[in-house]
Amino acid sequence: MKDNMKDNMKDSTKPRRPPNARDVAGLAEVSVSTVSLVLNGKAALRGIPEATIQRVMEAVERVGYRPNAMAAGLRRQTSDTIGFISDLIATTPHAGPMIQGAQDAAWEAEKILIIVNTGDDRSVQDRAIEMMLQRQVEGFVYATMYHRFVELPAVLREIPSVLLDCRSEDTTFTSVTPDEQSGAVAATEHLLSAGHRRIGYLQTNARIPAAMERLEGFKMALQSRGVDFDPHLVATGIDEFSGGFEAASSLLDLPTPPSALVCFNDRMAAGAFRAAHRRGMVIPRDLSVAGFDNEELVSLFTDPALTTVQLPHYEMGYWAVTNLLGQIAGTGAAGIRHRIACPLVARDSVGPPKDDPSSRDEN
Amino acid sequence: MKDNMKDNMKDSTKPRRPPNARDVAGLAEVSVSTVSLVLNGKAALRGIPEATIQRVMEAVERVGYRPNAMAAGLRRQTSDTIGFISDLIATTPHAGPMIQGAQDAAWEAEKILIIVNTGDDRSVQDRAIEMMLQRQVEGFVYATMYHRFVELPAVLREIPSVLLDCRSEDTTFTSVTPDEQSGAVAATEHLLSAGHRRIGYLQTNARIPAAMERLEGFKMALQSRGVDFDPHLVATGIDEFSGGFEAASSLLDLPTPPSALVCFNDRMAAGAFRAAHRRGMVIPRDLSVAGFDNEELVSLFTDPALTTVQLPHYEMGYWAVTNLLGQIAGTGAAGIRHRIACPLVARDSVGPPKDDPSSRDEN
DNA sequence: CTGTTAGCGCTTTCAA
DNA sequence: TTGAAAGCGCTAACAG
Repeated sequence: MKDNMKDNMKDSTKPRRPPNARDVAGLAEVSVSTVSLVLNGKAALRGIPEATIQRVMEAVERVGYRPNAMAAGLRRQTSDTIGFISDLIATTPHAGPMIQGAQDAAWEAEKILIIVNTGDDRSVQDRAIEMMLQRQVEGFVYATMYHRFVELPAVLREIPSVLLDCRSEDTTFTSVTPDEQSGAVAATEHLLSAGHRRIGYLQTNARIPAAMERLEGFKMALQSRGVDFDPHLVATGIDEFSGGFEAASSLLDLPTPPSALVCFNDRMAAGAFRAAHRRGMVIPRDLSVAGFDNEELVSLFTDPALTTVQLPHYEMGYWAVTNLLGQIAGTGAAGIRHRIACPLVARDSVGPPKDDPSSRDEN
Repeated sequence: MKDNMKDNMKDSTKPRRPPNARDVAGLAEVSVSTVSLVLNGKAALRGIPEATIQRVMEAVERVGYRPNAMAAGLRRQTSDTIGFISDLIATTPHAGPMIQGAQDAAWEAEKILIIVNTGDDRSVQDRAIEMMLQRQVEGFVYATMYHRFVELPAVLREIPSVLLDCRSEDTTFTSVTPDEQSGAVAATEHLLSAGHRRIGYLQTNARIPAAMERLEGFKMALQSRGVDFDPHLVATGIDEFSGGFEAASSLLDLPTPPSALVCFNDRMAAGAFRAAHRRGMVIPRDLSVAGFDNEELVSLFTDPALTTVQLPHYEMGYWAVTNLLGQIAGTGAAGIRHRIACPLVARDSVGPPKDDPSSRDEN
């Protein structure tokens, strides 16, 4: 059907079809089973002599043999493939590390990832899952680009699946998410250790798990140090630069403004920077700021560099696939809810409070 | 081997193996060929009556039949799969749109993408290609995360391949890259149209195609408007914030500083903003700035918003796969070098020059 | 130690 | 209008 026999001049044998195991067997003067055995490293078990192995390998080399994974998979009833469904790869910098982590874990197990990005479109998603199922994927990673709750297609229950950066009401699914709370604790404690006691919180108005959990961590950290939580020190806005700017402005205009700010995310933190600058404040001398997410560009452009909390995207991706492979192999457990720590990335936006000489030399 | 027969209580038949075409055929009381015909939409051609089709479809539904793509592929000698090799997905925001574009084009043709990310490691790359070849991919997209020259493994010549955001000495490969030059022309013309005549250029010291081509576009635009290119107005630095800051500083400290700056990229442009601010200059009143790349966060955080040039990542990804599918189908041509335009994104960092009353009301 | 044989699940002539 | 049969390329009993 195809006409790709244009430049076949050195090969007198014109291989309309790629060489297969039979060709190798013929050349090596063995049977196809022997070829299969040798190529799958089972030669030793069956006591095939080195000489035969050599002959086979040479033949493989000679004809440029490449085993057909579809045929092997069909026979062996495996595909060594795992499906990766994600919502919105294109518009977030978080996708890269998650995919990379997933990919690395898969690679170590000689599995391959097939990725489809649904653009958050339900029908695309359903068709994608169906396609993957037809391709005999051994399991699914269902990933979202920000931590949220999802409603899952029922088919995912039929086959090992893990939720990456999201969770479901259905607790039979394994999920891996950032430990938002402990991340916020770390950021807040960092501020507390620098001597701050009057700490504001810039909250997002988005109703997402990270919102609650980070605030919760903030409160916990205060409490554990015996600092009362003051609801007036929480200002809310959209989780972008502008929201941070406005929320921070309202806090900084308070009669007794906070000396430090924990921000829902880096973008809001950047907004807080601007609000502070507009008021002639210098960070961290007049105001300490901690962000969340460690978005590369934000920390690159804030001046001074932003102290923030890292989201463990790579690690989550890696963990997701590792757990999935466990489920597939029958070893690992399903239905577990794993949280991965969000390490603090201390940079230069945190210092001691201005009017607290006691902690001048603490940081 | 697997023990997933926990909640099989309504199904009295315990399906240790998933239903296949034979099961469907049995239930519908037809042969497997008929099932195949119906499912592949060839029923009409063969004149299979509606009633039979119905019976088959019902049976499919009943048993929850899902065609095995590996078996079909084996038989049909196709995989409907294309391999996507990329260097460094994790560390760049450009990956998302490229993958998305590739993915969308593949999706429309009912192909699926298998992606592996080599981390720029040669041995990983070679093994990845080998794995994909074994999986019978129908072609390759070889992508890099910034426009550059690559040396390609010879195997890629055996099978349709297209280079995405990179090029090779070997011109038999199709490649798609951004039209850097015309992008720079657009940015420069925008500045010229605003009335600027003394325009500086912030160049990267990286030796990459984009460096030459953007500068070339800058020169061309000047020339076409009869403005002499002044080499003293080109300052070089690393293509990051710091390099932009330094390069811009040197230009702004000139006896007769430029009234506008074209920057190799947005990060350098952000550095230029800071350099201007440090000198008490207000953008765009005292200095107009144009960037390149349209990195979301940069334009979000510069104040005023940065006028820049968009890199066509999505379009390139889409084009790459579209061309590849053409090659596979035997229609499209190989060996073509395609460039995609980089549209100007006009925002607020460009205005008329301060001391040029003639163009006060032009912009 | 090696080969024969029987499929994996599907598509596709070809014959009825 | 439908079915039987032959294989795609490989693996894995089982037999020698």
